[in-house]
Amino acid sequence: MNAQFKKGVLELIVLKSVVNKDMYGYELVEEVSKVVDVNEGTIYPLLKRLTNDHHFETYLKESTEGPPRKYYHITASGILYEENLEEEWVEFASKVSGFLKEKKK
Amino acid sequence: MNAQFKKGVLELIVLKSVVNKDMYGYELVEEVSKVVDVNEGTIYPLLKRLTNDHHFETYLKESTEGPPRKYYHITASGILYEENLEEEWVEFASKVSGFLKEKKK
DNA sequence: TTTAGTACTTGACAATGCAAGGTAGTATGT
DNA sequence: ACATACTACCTTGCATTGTCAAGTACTAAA
Repeated sequence: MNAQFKKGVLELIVLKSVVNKDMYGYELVEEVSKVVDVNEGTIYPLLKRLTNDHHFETYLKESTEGPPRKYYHITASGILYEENLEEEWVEFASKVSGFLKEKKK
Repeated sequence: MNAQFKKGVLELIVLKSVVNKDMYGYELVEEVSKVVDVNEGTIYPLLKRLTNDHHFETYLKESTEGPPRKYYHITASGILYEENLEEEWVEFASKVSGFLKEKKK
């Protein structure tokens, strides 16, 4: 997969995932991987960024299957940010698709 | 506009433009700007990259409206590359859209 | 001759993804 | 007890690519 296409979109996919329900990092890596190839070294720094920007809050929870999990919960600011980003993506994607189709004629 | 969405897509838009007809840099800046905001400092290095990678060939042509124009002509390799990239983009965009819709439920 | 428009180039910078490595806890098999 | 594997988290250094800002140079119109 083209690595460059992902730029910015990963953030949107992570936000959109966490909107639905609180999730922990490792779980997000697997969730996001269903849509685009991604590895841990990408997701963890991204989660830290979004938390620093107050789009996420975190809490720890014990697990019976390994070390404690750090859950990410979306904030009000995160919800707004996600809605905005999604709108921008839809508009962007449709512009690009429109251009490609136009040139195809 | 989200700067990150553009990564990789600009290359596709530039390639797709030049597939149709030979174009010069300044003309491409204006053409591409119809789809996504972009500035000269982005396009010229991109054209140089694509030329170095043998996806474009160039030639100079005099102009009555300023300095000579450097025209870009797509090569066979460039055509293949463009087709590939376009295919990847379509697949990528549809995956992302699909994910967003699925989460919306 | 000054200004505006066309045209190209470059260098320092920022954002973001990747590869590779490290730390730990739990569970399973020997 | 020990090794292995899976879960879970985190960090560092790097590459790629877009942005900003500045500079060069030619033509034409005021």
